[in-house]
Amino acid sequence: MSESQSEGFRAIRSPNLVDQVADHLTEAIIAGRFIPGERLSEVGLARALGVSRAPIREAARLLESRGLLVSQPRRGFFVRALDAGELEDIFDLRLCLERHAMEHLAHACSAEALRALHRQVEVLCEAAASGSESRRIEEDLAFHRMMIAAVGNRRLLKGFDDLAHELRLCITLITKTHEDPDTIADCHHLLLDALASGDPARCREAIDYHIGVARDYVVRGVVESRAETLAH
Amino acid sequence: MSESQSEGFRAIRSPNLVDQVADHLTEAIIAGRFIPGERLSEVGLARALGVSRAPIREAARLLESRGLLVSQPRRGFFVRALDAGELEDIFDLRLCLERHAMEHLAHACSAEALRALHRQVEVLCEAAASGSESRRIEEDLAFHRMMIAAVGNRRLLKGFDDLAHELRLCITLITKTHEDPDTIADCHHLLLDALASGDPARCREAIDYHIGVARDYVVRGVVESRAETLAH
DNA sequence: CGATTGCCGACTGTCGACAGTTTGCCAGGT
DNA sequence: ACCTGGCAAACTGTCGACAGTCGGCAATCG
Repeated sequence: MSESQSEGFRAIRSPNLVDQVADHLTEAIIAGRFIPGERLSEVGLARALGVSRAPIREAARLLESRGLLVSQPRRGFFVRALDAGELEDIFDLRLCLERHAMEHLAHACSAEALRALHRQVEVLCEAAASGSESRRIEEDLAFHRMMIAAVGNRRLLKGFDDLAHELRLCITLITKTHEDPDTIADCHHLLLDALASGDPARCREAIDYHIGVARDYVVRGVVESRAETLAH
Repeated sequence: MSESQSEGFRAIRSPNLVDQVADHLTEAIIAGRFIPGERLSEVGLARALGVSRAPIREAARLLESRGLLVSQPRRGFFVRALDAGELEDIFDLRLCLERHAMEHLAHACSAEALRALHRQVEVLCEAAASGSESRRIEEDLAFHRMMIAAVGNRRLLKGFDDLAHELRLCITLITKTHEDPDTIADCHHLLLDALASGDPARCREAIDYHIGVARDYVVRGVVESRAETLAH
């Protein structure tokens, strides 16, 4: 009876100030609108966003747990600055999570999940062809997220989501380069073929290669970006 | 020159109210002093701890990011209640992280780290012999933490630390059973021998077995505990 | 008698304010 | 020229208070 009125409705998103602030800050950081290592003034942000300090602080805590900010007691919050070592760490952990997902899916991937992943690759290629770097990155992350979600372990997924924020942070550091849609498609179809084969060893090999490429891409980008900065 | 004065010193722990509250709450939750699913009253906690609500809220956010609490908008914070599925997820993620660590250490474990791990097993056995269940658990976790720390990836370690809190949460659910110190020693020496052999496959096998045993131990404990509750 | 509606208490979300600390700066001494 | 000490501004940590919201209970209506 009460069901009759709940069709086609979706719970309205509570206008939670904390979440809004967190989204704003996340977007600003990922867009590179802050210098890495920059100190965030609570009062400054509060004034800029037209809210009090309490939501700012809670949002900052949230971003700290996601690795986008670091806090020093009595000093405040700072935008996370990544050095080469941390970059390696991030990709190493990514490898850890995605390997696990791939090996799990090797012998437990539903046909439907595989189809959905195929569709997502198409979306990704489309985004790559559109020329929008940010869209390409989001759809790429969405593909990997979808893959990990297929495992059905929410904690694994949460780990990836946190990592994804840091990955975006890495990517903001690098000079933008266009990547060929065909290459991207091949790269991801390799993963899907490995999954379809059901061979764990092949899956592992495929994801190792895939993430190795991504890591080299980012590391090289950061090096170039840094060289550029020095030349400047 | 400034280096000469920083030896043997450790930063003074700021009497941060938030951290103190977080520690208090963590301890209380892990000790099982709250019913899983119980609602935490901010004002109640604030009064009980003699502080205002702001530090309580921030500490609660911290514990939420660690998976000890869950928050519902406009409703507040609740103690995390784990069902069987989440338990599986936790151990699956643990397997993911520790496999990665073991495989990494298989071909990159310093002799010193190995010695430290051996010493820790001794400490663990001592704790087991002492009969204190909580000490045994802490030393066991300390061993695994030490192993993961040896990889040198701080993000991996952070992932494990978060997971460790949830593992403690699992363990509070089970009825306490005494475990033989010798069995524990064997169990961990198996890991160390695998590491010393430098064979990745053997390492993987060893950690799979080890965590499988731990998972069965906890799952069985929870089932028994639940049966006990039903009988009661 | 069952379902619905309006009200009440308790609680969370948010705010402005105060106290203690950190930081940058300038004067003074070596 | 360098280091030291102290001062002032700005900031963070913490607090108490107010407004909006949620859950439960009783009164009302079918």
